Amino acid sequence: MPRITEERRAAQRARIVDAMRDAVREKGISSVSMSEVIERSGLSAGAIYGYFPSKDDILLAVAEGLAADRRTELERVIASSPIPPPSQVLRLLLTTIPEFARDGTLVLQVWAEAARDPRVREVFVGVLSTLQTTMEEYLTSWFTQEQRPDPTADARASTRVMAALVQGFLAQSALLEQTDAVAFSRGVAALLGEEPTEAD
Amino acid sequence: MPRITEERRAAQRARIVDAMRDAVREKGISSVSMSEVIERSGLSAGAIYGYFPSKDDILLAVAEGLAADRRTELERVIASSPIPPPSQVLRLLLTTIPEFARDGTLVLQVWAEAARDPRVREVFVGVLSTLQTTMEEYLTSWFTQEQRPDPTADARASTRVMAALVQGFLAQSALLEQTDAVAFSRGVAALLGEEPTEAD
Amino acid sequence: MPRITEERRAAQRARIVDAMRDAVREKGISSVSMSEVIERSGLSAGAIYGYFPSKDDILLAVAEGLAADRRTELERVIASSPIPPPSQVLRLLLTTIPEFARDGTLVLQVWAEAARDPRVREVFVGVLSTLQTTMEEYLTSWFTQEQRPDPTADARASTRVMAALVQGFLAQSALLEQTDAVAFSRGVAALLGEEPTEAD
Amino acid sequence: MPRITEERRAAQRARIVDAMRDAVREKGISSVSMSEVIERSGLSAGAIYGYFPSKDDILLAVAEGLAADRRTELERVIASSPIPPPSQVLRLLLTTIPEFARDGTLVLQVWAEAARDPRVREVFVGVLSTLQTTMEEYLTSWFTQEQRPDPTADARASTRVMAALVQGFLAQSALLEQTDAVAFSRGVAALLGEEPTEAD
DNA sequence: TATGAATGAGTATTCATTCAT
DNA sequence: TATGAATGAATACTCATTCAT
Repeated sequence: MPRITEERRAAQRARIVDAMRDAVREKGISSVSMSEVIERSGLSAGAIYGYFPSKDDILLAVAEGLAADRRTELERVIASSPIPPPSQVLRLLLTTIPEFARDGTLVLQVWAEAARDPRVREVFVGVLSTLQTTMEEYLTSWFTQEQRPDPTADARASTRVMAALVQGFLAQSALLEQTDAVAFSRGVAALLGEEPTEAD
Repeated sequence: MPRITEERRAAQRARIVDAMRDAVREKGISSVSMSEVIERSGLSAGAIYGYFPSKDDILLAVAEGLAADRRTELERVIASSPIPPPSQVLRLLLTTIPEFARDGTLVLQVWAEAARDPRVREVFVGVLSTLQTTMEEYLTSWFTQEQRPDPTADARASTRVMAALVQGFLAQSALLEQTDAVAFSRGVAALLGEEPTEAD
Repeated sequence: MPRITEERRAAQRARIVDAMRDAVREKGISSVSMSEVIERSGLSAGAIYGYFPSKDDILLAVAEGLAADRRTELERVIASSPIPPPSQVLRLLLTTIPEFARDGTLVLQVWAEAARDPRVREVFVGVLSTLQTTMEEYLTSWFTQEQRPDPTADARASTRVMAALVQGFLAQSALLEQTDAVAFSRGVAALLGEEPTEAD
Repeated sequence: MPRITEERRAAQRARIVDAMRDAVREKGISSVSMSEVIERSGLSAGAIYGYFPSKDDILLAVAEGLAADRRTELERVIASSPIPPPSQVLRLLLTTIPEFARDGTLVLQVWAEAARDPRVREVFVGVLSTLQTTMEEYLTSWFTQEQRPDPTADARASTRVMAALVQGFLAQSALLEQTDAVAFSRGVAALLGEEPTEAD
């Protein structure tokens, strides 16, 4: 018999997580104190600790928010015909990253946190595993369509390369402020020697 | 008229930087306190501050150690004939990363620090810029050899993709413990549809 | 919407200021550490910093407590008839100094602090200026009553001498433990060749 | 059989004491560190500790330098005929204070130190006692010349007032930057109702 | 004697967390 | 539930002093 509605509880949690996320994005994890979160969220220290048992748990929630599942987007791609080339898939993935997650700075911060907090790490391992599984399905279809001799083997080998491209893009956008996902996917097309498509 | 030799001075600095590097690798930047560094280095607090003006400066030195210039390796590749394909170049780059720097965990930590300390950021921007410049030269040669219609344009577009592959590999090895550089470059070859070479 | 009353807040501040004052009196400013204040006040470090932003601000509050305005006493003297002689005025000033401020040791400490912290200095300059202004009014009245040829000029010249007598008395009571204000004012009377009054 | 001449030893000590004195004058006792003294004196830490056993001992030497005996000046005054009035004596005392000691800031700092270090205190008690003894002799002569009914009693009572005027002047010159000794002694003359002398 | 690198206890201040209201 | 005052261990850094050279 909760004293407040589940809905309100979720809203309050969201306020806290948003406050932490914004603070981390602006100042870096190590510079964000609870008083920062208290101020930004508009809640009191006591109230916050009513929703999260510790600062690390708020960070965990931020990580979970970042690591949203991208399976749906990928699966839609696989179903289409003809199968689009890798550069198109990357473009889709990168351009549909939610606004707040595309900020490479934030992503870098949370990746670093994963080194410290195994629970955060698990979140990322989970989402990356999922991404790779679906990616492998896509690549198998693609290489099949491309009439590679051994599409399964090629897909298995190059799956993690696709994932690395996503991660590399994010790191790059944080460190070099090169944030243009479309230009990036065009670069992938160039590297792969893909035929230009109308979309570009 | 220094009472200790320049050599000893460098050795002491190295002890401090090594202590910080190991501590960061094991616990993450935000959990490393000066007392950790004091203990690991075997020097006293006062002695450490005789070599570095602040904790941040030690971190900067760690970053500088990580961001060693890779130009030489790349230039040797460009000079060779025939020009090796991108997967070979990546393989070379990744396998010649110095032991301590290949630790993705450490790299992620320092990337995150770059978000906080502009001096650290500058170190990485510097090394990445250099990498990309030389990479573009390589790609131009490669695409020329491949008889692409517009090798210069293709090189310009795909340079940052090659850099992203390096960064993505590092991030991945930290988060997923997939640290096999050779397997990764084989994946790149598969994705690019390169003809297998004898070396693999 | 403060959770503690303004009253309690003032009381807590007073505890801190009193602790600092006692510590400074006993050990000298330069030997007083925050841990001393923490111990004496019975508050925790964190609590103290909730009331004062820094150690210097506590010292400033101590100085402000010392530098209470003495104008009222002096103005009452000026209004009386006949105007009492300088020795009586000094006696009044010195004997009505609040108990804690008469401690010359403390005063010396805070004077020294004034050399370091401009805000502390300002506090003393302020109170001394006020003292001198009112003192000049008194001296003008006194010299007029004494039928000096140029009471205004004499008052202007000797105002700072009266202030110096107050300051000198305080310094002396700190360094020589000669703290008898009445004996001091009798000495002033002797020096000035005043007729003895009944009060002495 | 000293390894260095007594002369050189004294010169080195003087360099150290001067360095400390200048540093204290500029920054206040509590802000002066040994490294400040090391730098200003041009000697090394080790060398300094060869001449003084501790930082406090250097401060003590500074205090001793400040508290130079003023008896000679006063005794010359007493011997003169007619005996000059108090304002003239003060003027003499204040204007013959050595340059470095007239800086009220420095004096305040050392007075405060006297509260902490009994040895420093003793230095000041000593010099003030001497000053007062000689001052009492002067005042007895002066009051006798003035044909006071009880010159001895008046002298005994007002001796400390004369000392307080010296101390008050110094405190005032530190806190209010009113450093004109001649103006001050003129003010004393005005307060005492002395006949103006030619010198003024 | 002189050097200055090294020591390590000590400094002011912060901050995640608690708990009486 | 919500508040925010209070806690106190932990933080980065300083500095008087020592001692091998």
